[in-house]
Amino acid sequence: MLKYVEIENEIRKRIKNGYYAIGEHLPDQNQMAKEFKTTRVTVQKALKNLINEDLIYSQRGSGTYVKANAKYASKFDFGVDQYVGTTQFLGRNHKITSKIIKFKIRYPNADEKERLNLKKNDLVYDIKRLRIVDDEPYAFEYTKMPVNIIPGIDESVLKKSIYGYINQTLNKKIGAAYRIISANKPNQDDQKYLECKKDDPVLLVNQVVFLKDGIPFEYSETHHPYNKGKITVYVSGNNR
Amino acid sequence: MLKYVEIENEIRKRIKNGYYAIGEHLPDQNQMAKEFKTTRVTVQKALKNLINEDLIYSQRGSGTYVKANAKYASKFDFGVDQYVGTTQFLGRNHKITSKIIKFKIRYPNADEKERLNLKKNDLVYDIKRLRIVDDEPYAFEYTKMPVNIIPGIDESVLKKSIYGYINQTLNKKIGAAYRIISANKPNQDDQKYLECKKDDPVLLVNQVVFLKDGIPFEYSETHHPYNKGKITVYVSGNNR
DNA sequence: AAGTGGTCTAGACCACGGC
DNA sequence: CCGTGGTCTAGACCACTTG
Repeated sequence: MLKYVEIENEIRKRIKNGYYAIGEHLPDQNQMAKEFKTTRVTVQKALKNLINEDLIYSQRGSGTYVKANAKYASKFDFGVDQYVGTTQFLGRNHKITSKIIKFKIRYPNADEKERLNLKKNDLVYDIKRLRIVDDEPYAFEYTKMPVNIIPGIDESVLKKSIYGYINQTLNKKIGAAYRIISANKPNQDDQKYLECKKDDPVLLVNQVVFLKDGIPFEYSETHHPYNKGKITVYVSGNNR
Repeated sequence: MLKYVEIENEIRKRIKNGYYAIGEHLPDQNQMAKEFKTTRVTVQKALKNLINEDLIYSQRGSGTYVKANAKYASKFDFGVDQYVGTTQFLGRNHKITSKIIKFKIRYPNADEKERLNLKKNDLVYDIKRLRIVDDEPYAFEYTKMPVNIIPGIDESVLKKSIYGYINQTLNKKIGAAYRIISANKPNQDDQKYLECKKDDPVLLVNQVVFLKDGIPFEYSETHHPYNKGKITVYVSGNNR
């Protein structure tokens, strides 16, 4: 086990069980280095990670303190910013299925070319899926993906999870996502498949998703009925 | 100037002007240490920061590479996740004013007590504001703040920017925010002040905002007309 | 002035990827 | 196997906060 991870875990434990109380400062870095039989640099590495997790914060000249919302933040360690794929988002206590409304391979339009950074003659999948959770319509997805980046998608993949296929079968790692969230009136598909009435609002998530190396592989728009989809975002204040 | 910041800036520059091409690997850490007349640890610190910025990524045994979406990501350095306060969000090219609809000090209800972590006898501001941008209604805000954390709010503050007051006058630093985004039908206030029709959707942002030390200081709900408010989120894929 | 965190050095060994 | 990034040490000096 890595030393700085051990230190992280120990400090996390002490915060959770109240040994380091909220608002109180932790022992200073020299003391910690002694306790864990290591050097200050290693202690600092552990602390840096905990700062990024929003559990603690440091003030030069003063000390390192437990944040008042430490427990609040840790509650959302999982479950926030986890919009990546419906399947992962909802977890395993739900029955998730898909109805494929459209599945084609074609040339991209100008917008898709731009967003997915495609060259001439590159093809895209053009997918429309209704996502069904516990036998109720949950979301309607318009998805475009480059065929050369994500090869081999077929109906059996679409019925399960595209993200599972990318991770496990293609062994590619998913990276950042850029999203635009908005509200809108329901379109024809929403009314037909999501069973929206004409005055039922729809929550829209427009997103470009990238692989670890920064190559965009998904450009999609997801529609949620207004009473079903909510999006949670936790923005850490550590962005300098 | 700090050495690792110098290195960061230099690498950032080289990525931007194409000296380090997308997908290519950077010189290895030993070479960089030599070039910048420093040690590997310092080079690593600079690289770590650039990784957090989503400009590059490292692979043990292989090298450090420029991400394909490096420019994409850097485009959103500012402007994304910057929802913190309408004033900051929109920048200076707009005329922003407020109409105060309600301003009271009262005891909190159970929900507010919970979210703002209040004790008995703690008071809250209860604020309703219409935010107006370039002479058009832009958002309707329901805001609750603890009086003891943010003392001294009055109408003159409300007409400008609460966040400006907290930063500059109270000299407190704003930290993380937890948000829930959803869509809904317009309520009475939306129809009256935002000029929504009965079938115009509304975009809702429910948020708790914390100070740097983790103390919650704002619990609010903001309503945007569906054709005005859009929320952008950039989720970095570096969360281990 | 004393104590804190932030930066930096000059080494060392290890883990992993690709040839 | 070699070259890469990841971790770690034992020091040092500096910047800042607080009494």
